[in-house]
Amino acid sequence: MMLDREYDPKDIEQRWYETWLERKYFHAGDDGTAPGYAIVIPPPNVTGVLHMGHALNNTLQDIMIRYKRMDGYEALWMPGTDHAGIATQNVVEKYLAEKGKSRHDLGREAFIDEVWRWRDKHGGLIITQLKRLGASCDWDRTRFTMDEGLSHAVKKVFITLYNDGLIYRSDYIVNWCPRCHSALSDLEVEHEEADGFLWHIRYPLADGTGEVVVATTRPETMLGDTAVAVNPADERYASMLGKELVLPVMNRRIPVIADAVVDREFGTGAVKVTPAHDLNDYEMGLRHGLEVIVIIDESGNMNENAGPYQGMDRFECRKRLEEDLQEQGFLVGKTPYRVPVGTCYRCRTTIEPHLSKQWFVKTRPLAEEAIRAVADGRTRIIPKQWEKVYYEWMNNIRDWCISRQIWWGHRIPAWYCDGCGEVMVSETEPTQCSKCASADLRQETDVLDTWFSSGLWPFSTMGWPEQTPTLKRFYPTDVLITGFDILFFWVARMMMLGLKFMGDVPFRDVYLHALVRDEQGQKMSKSKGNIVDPIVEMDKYGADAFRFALTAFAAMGRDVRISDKRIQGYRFFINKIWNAGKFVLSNIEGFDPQGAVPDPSKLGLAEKWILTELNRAVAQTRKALEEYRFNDAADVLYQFTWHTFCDWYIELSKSVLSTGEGNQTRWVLHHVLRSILELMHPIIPFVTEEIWQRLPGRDGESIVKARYPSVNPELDFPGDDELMGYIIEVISGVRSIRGETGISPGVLLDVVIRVDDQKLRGLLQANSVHIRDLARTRQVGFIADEAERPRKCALAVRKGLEVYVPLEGVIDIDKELDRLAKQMGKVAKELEEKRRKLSNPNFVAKAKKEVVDEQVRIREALEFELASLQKAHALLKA
RNA sequence: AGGCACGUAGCUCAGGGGGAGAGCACCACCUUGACGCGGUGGGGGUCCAGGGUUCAAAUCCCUGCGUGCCUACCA
Repeated sequence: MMLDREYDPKDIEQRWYETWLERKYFHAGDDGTAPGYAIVIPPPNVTGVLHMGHALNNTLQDIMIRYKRMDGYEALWMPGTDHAGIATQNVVEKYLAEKGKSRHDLGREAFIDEVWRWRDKHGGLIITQLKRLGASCDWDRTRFTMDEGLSHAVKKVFITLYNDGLIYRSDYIVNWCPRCHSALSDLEVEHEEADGFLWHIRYPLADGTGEVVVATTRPETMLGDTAVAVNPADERYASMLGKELVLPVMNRRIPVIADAVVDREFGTGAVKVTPAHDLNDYEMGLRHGLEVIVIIDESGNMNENAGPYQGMDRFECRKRLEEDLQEQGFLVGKTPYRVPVGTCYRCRTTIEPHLSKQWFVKTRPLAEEAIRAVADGRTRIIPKQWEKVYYEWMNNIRDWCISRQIWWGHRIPAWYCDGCGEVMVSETEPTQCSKCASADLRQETDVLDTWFSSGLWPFSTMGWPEQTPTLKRFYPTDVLITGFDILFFWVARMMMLGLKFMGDVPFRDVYLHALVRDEQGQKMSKSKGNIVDPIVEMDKYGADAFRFALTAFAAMGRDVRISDKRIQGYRFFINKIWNAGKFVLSNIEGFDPQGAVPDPSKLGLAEKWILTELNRAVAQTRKALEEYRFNDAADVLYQFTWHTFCDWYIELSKSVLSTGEGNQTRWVLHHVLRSILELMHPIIPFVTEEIWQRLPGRDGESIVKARYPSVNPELDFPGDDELMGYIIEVISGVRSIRGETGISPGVLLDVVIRVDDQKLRGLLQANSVHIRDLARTRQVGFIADEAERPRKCALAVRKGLEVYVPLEGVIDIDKELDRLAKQMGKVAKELEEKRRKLSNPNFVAKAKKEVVDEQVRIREALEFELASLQKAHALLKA
């Protein structure tokens, strides 16, 4: 059957994906003898819409899974989505707001029902989009972090950690988002710098003997000040230590204290201390037994402790307070200042340090084991540079705040007794207090940080805490492929929890890929309007072109810059493959490759050459994939397919095919095409399947299940490979003359080649048909002697061969003389450099012998080339 | 403030101690029976700057400049 003129991805992609699903090719079984290979997907948010980061991430995973599946492994790609607490709650709240409702109108249970309804309706979008990309996940196993099974795992882990003393509840200054009304972990805060001011405020001494001027970026917090601190060694303030100041506006008395954390150089060297609204100040407060006065509530408004400012928004308060201070003469001045601000990574609201009771995981003991696991190589981090970052973070890890004051998520399985205050942690709801037997119990309203449940992903998705056959076969997983941006959020937590609960690392390798940026290297964002939408790209160019582009740009450890144009470029490549397929198929119609396996020793030169090149490409591709050098794999395949197979071998094959002979050529065309398709299938699954299905005599029902090509030593001919190199050089030499002298491709030329080596001459002569066809020549002559050198010729020197094209009457002699002169100049320059190097006695004495030999060889080649050009020049001039 | 990358052709980037590479763009030629989403040929670079190591540096080491990112409780 003939293929269409151009490759049209749309129908083909959909048709094959459905077929693959129907035939359950992506299913990985729990039993069997094949070795297991597993990857768990970084679960996208249920609210997610496929973006470039997902596309890159999942393309790379799919490449590894498809490669290993073809290479004889039982390959499991475990899919699923994340409930994404805050993000999802935000989305649903926004949706409710459109209907004029808030979550408080509904109440907790109804709201959660609403979220589930939302998920059931919209949560499948990202999965559909992953399928569009061609992801070969085992969809029957799809998990969700709020599934019953996973929720059970979460409870089990929480309770175990609690009982082991690794979870505790404590007062602490946490990062508080006044909009989300929830604590955030340190990682969920984004740090930025913003334009602000440094205010200088006068605090008079109570005894009227003087004053202290403090510097602050947040004047409104002074309402909660309970001390002013100075450095103990600061003699400027030595006499004031222990004295009391009068807090302006509030007229409270606060002490002057000494603490080593105060930097004498900054501001005035005196710091106002607000234990309730700053982490440093809180810790200082603990050291000095200071009172803690909360003045800002959970919504970011001033509370009853803020005196006249009660009820104001924190920023409004700042403004009013400044006016009051000014009026009352306490404001010394304000200067512009770059202030660090933390913002909520979900909603961009400015974070408010907030004192509250939260749940924490004691991370140090867990981190120690996680550090060891990387140090002793149980888990490899690739590229290696990230190991350092991992150690750095793990070594300085702080306790992990895991409670969130939102509704959507895993509710913390803790109950408080209203009778005696006892805290009970258990899997099921207790009926009475374990201490005082009171029945007045309240469940904790907080839910867990989303990353708590995703931290269990590698084993919770496989059925833990049950000892399932899936775990047995697939845990630890082989590689985790993810972006470096969630190294701490997710990878580090999986390491800690996997080691703790499975007793083994969650994955053998972690491959961290870069971020996808636009072509200027900027982060993609809606506000910049530089978003490249994967779905749009796939609609335009097809999933294969899109995937190949991502793969080709995924150089290790570097950002992936992508643009519409680059994807278009690879669409041309897909079309090239399509056309190569079309050519081969149309030439092997009715041909039975299995009945025509040729005797390797009887293969023609071009056949031996392309088979040898194929082996090289196979070896390089496999090696690149094993080492996660995806761009190298793409590059090798691109080069081999287009410039080796299409540009040379297919062209070479045409003359043989036209003679009506050529069954071995047909066999080789078929063999190489099939190998190319199979080699590339993991990267571009659709077009390869479509062509593969039309191959005659294929074994197997789908390329998905085909064997990944291996190097074939029986079809490897290194010597002939080299001979073909001469022929290629001669052909491109003739073409070069033709191009540069403006001889039309239609004009058939005569070519004379001077080869001194007799054996080589014989071999070239025997294969001169290739030169005739591809260089478009009438006659190919060979000479052995300098004396026979023809006159009035254009010359190209390649690989120690002189290639003459007689040109009398064909071209302009003067132009040719110029051309030769120009080349001589180039060669002479190179030669001079080479001679200088070789005349350096230190070089000859100290460099490795192979290097010197190589340089000598190059020098000789250059000398030969220069001499040839000079003589040709002289003869032409004569 | 510390850390990690990166500065190579007009653009986007590979490479990584011994003759400067790819894709795109550019120029010329080509209606060759797979493909003009094609073919052939060609032009184009003090490999950021300065110093060091070396027989030899785009490549390794320092310094500087520039860019990007990550981490951090300086009010």
